[in-house]
Amino acid sequence: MTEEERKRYFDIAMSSALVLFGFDGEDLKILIYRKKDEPYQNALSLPSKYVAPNETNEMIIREMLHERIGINPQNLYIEQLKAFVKVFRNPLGRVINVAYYALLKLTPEIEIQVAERGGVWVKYNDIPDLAFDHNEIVSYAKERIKRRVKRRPIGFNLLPKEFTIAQLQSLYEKALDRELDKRNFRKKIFNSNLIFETGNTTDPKEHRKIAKLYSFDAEKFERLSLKGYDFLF
Amino acid sequence: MTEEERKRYFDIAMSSALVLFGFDGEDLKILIYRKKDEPYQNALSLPSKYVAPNETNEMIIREMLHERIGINPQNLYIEQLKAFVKVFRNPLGRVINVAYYALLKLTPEIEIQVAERGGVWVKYNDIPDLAFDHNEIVSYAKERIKRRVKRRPIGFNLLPKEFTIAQLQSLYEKALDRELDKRNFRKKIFNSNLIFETGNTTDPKEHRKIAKLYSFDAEKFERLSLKGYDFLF
DNA sequence: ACAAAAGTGTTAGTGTTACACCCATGG
DNA sequence: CCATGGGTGTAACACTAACACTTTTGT
Repeated sequence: MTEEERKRYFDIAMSSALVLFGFDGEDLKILIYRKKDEPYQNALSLPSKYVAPNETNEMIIREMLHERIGINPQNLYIEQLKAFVKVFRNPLGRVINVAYYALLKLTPEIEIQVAERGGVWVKYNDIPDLAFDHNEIVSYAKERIKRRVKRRPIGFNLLPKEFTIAQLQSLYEKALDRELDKRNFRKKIFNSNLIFETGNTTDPKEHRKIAKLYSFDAEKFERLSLKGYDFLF
Repeated sequence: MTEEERKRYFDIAMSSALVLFGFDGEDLKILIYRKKDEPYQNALSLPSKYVAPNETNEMIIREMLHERIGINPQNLYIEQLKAFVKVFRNPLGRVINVAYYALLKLTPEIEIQVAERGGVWVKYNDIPDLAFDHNEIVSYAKERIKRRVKRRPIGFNLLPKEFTIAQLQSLYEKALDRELDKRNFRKKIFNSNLIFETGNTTDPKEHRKIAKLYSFDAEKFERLSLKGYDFLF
């Protein structure tokens, strides 16, 4: 490559947007912000950050989670969606966006931390107009999570360690965007043998009736995966 | 963004690699080349090309197909895989590769044209060591095509307009990398109602016994897709 | 005559769906 | 006493997987 060619080609910037799915036991939501700077000032947008040539994308995603969102990004499920490469995405020049999604269990504390930093959780099925091509990115993320939730037990990344079957079902219903039969759901989940009773129950103050709590048996899943087992919902 | 920041961030190049799947009625193959220039001189690699800031990736893929491979890229199924973004992919600087795959029906003429330009078809299950992270890209493409073939009738993009059930089955077996039962396969395919007899048969000179030829009913598929129909293999 | 590939049905088992009532508890 | 949400079984149906022989035709 000549010096001239180098100048011509090495003039692209990369950013990474994050579709952060959060589940609070009730609703599945996505995190967005209001942009403070140009371009698209004041528009809503996904959290997104430039990636310098010597930085890895995952590093930047984690940095963003930590600094701007106030979340500890350890043990978070993060996966690349794809690159969004339209030529005129950004008036500054060619900026391609390599988008990611991540899954987060929401707790009241996290919701407060996020709100303090200006973050807003919008419902999975109620996404407003966003800056750039971020609506396209969100659609793509929703498709991806629908597929993933059917074939891999990633839903457990959105739930606390111990959860009720009702919470799990609610999560699946939100992600797949359709209602599921209670009895059939329990059958399927228990047949998979991937969750076990913890012996604990919900706090009787919170609900009318106490419910058993379950956990995901990650170790068993590992063993089954090795044999080519396909968790299938 | 300050001028300094601009300099820092706008120093990335983008290339697009192509995993071109070809099916000749018998074998499913992938196209590779031997590199003539540095880096990785003389190594085998996927066809890949830089994308300038003002060029679209699909344009570049089509250009590559046309100029370097000698294929007319009209009506070709092309889809992005994802971005391969490791920091040290390329000694020239940060080059990210937004990889694509495409599907091609092979004919003897195309095979000759490709060979004249130095292209080599390697079998789906027999991929040699490739330059950069191209083996990783190929693995990713294989996973993608396995999934796609199960849910969308993209296999028909790899076959001539009229094909025998045996050819179709062979393609599915190669893509999914397992043997399928002949009778069950026919049942499934016919039950989908997405293919119809053309009334023609294979040339009796080519095989011991003549076979009926079928075509894919794209129009019917469109109608069904709109209703949320999921072609499922 | 035989090798090679096309074509054809049945059965057992598994998984999927649809569906309704009782129980415990808090208000 | 009633509203809320947890928990439970069964039957019809659809789909999947396993399996063997006959036909045609070229050599």
